[in-house]
Amino acid sequence: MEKLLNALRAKGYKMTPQRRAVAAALIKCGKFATAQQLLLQVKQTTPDVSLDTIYRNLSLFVKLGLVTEIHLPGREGNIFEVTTNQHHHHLVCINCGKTECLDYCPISSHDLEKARERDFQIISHALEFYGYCRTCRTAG
Amino acid sequence: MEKLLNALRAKGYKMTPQRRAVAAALIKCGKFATAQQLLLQVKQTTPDVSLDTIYRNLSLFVKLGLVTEIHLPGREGNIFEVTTNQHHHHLVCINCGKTECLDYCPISSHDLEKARERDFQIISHALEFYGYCRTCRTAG
DNA sequence: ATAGTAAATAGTATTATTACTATTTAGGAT
DNA sequence: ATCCTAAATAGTAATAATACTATTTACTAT
Repeated sequence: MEKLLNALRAKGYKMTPQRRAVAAALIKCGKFATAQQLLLQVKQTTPDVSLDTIYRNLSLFVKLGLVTEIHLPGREGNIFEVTTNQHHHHLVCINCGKTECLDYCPISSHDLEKARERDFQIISHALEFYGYCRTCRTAG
Repeated sequence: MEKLLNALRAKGYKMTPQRRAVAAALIKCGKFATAQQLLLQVKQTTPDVSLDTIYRNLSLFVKLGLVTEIHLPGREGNIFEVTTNQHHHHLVCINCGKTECLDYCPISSHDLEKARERDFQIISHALEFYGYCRTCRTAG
């Protein structure tokens, strides 16, 4: 968590109790927390926090590459994960929402270079593989 | 459009006027249509269509690989694009939402194989590069 | 052509996500 | 310690996306 907060300080962002609480909640909730789960966790220590603050800080973290947002189909909304040293992506079941990490990233520096040639300053990328997990495949 | 409708028939899905209208709207709106834009277009020919139907059919098309959904940050919501013969991905400006096609896909069959080894039946994948377009970069 | 059946729809409700505004606060300078 | 200013927040509002139920409709077999 300190790593996350230090990165924010280094970029000149203010350190508020709410921001600290969101960071702490991300660590506490572990992988794949939804905004609602984070809100519940944050309220334990900071009761008067608003959902807006959760999303605002999550967006900031994502923009800075500190957190990864995973696009999930279905009703539970997207999930968030603290970016680890091992940059990676995810498998998502389009039936039950089960999510698993894929332990590597198939995007090469050459790919990023091709994107940059298009006059885009690339900050991050999102990659999700959608399909059916074993359970949903056999049940289907 | 016929290609799209034929693919649906081949899979045994029913052909309703609403479904036809959504398909037609996707063609008419061209690249990067939002659900709202599609609803407006569909209402021109089928006034009593519900937003639910738009989303339901879009989800179906996406699931069948006929349409690609692009995850956009910000207020306008996601955008949809008819899948072309040339499978490709997108660059998205996280400031203004401007979206451009990248004319290829960096995901190899080896990557898909690695995903399948995890007991997932992979149906599709989403890849977006996020950053700042030339305009937002210089304005920023 | 008619009837049966499962899929699709309309209309509404619920939840997720983003935006807006007035107010508060963190961090820097004094 | 106090003041200043821009950033951050709470609370609310607005929009996007999904879900639910009763009803309708496309397709199949007759």
